[in-house]
Amino acid sequence: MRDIVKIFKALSDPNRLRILKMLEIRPLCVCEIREILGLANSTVSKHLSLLRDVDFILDHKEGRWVYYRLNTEQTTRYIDELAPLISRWLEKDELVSGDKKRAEQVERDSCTI
Amino acid sequence: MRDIVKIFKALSDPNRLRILKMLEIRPLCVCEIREILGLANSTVSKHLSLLRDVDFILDHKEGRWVYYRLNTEQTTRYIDELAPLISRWLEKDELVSGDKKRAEQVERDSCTI
DNA sequence: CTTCCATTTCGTTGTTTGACGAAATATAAT
DNA sequence: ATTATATTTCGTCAAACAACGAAATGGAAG
Repeated sequence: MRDIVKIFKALSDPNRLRILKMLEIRPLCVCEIREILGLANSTVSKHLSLLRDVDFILDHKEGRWVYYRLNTEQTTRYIDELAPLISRWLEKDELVSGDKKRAEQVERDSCTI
Repeated sequence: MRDIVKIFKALSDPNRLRILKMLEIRPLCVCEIREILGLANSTVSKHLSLLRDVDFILDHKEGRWVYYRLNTEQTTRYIDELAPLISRWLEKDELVSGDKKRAEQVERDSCTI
């Protein structure tokens, strides 16, 4: 029960849903996600850690950067069943579409602090 | 986006999940649900209205009582895809099992205020 | 080993949430 | 009509949450 509640809580924030949707394009580092969302660095980091805690996403280091990607293999039963729904949903959402376009263009090196 | 967030918020509370699971047994009136959860009447009513707002459940009057049941027909796309997951999940949860047992036994007339 | 920079952690602030009891509403029975 | 009972609405309180900036952390590069 506790796990499930935690997962649904992770999904009940617009910015976290936007993150999940933009990661469908490709893995992104924190600063790229920050650029797209327009939030403070620490806020994005917090959102990412919540999504990672419930196994929705995975991170890996690449030099100074931490990249996050959707977890498609080592998930739990719940994520395994929820992820396909999320990936089909919100396809027509303008905010999500815009985020995805930007996800294709952002480059970590041109991220403005 | 707003709809989906609202739905996930509705699902991110243990008591609301318990309500959804106990309604798998049969339709229940507010006072029966109150008995099972052990919460104040107004609290239960609030939880129910949140679940009804996102079309997870339906209500109908029966004399002085308002019965709530799972919505299996007139749902939205999102509920339609989520409901089957919820119904398969938490089957081994002790709290949920206990609630379901009590849902089979409670009678509205023996509800103690 | 020191500096640089992306990220995380910490502390604060305003908002939302979940709980309650009391008051209001609605319906059945007297 | 009046009373009794089930439910909802309202106001309040404490806890949880999302946001920020500042300070701490941890690698990479010089």
